[in-house]
Amino acid sequence: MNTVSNCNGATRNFPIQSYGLAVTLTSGQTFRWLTDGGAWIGVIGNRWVRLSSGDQFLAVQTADAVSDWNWLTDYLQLNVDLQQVLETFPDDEPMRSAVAACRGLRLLRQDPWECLASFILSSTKQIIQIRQIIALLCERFGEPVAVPPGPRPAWAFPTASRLAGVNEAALRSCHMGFRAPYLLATACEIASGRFDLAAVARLPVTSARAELMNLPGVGRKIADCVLLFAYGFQEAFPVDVWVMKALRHLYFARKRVHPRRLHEFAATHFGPNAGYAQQYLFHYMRTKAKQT
DNA sequence: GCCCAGGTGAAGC
DNA sequence: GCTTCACATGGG
Repeated sequence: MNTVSNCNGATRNFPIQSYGLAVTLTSGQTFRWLTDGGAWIGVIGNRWVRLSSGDQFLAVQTADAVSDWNWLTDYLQLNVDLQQVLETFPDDEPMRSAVAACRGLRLLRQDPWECLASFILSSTKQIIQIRQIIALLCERFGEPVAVPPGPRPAWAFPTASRLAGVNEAALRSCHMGFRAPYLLATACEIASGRFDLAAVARLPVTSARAELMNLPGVGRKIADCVLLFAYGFQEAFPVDVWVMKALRHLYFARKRVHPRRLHEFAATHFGPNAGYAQQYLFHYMRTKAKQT
């Protein structure tokens, strides 16, 4: 189709409808994308990618020639009909406000290991700091990826095997503090084959969550993030401090609520795409807080 | 200086 | 069982 390949890689346009690229890439589900004059530069797997979106088309540039684009359409979930997802949200005031505030927000489908490692590093950190830690981690331990002439160098996310072979002090030098032993131990579990990330995808959601929570540094919230952002379990509903606040303020009259009740409420109130609704609430609360 | 950040695990009642 | 606390680090 409209793919062009040459020594500078490939470019291609994909038709899109209501795809909020910026809001999607900055909504705290992924941490590696950088703006570049209206475009977005990142690494998917071991491919450098530059994305820019218009109303109807998403322009994609890569460093190398590409024959099969499934890795990209899968990551960006370009075949998901957002309207169909939004129609499953509850018709209440909080969700209407959240949808209005996050036009075009999508859920990505990320690599399980990168997603898992990233969220192990996320605990009690602001998103801007998570980004800094991960950038350091990739630069120090990731493999360089091919980049077209011009842009800055880029690195793949370091593999579990690579991280399993470094020491805790080296990880701490990436400013991750007490999360270093968790990341190291989890990397060892995966690198050794004692834990099989691919097998998690074949489990029902409850078992998949329980499996992930066996990993060091992975509790309910991080497990739910990985279930939702990497494995595509649409019912997974991560409850962090922002979502906790959203639920309490918007649905529980600011009263104290036990996390168990919040999960029960989430599982029944938000429908089959509860995880999607969660991402709207999360980003809505964060943008609202920034304005005040 | 203070409080908080996409939490978790362990110790204390 | 439930509640409290330590854990590094940096932003606002």
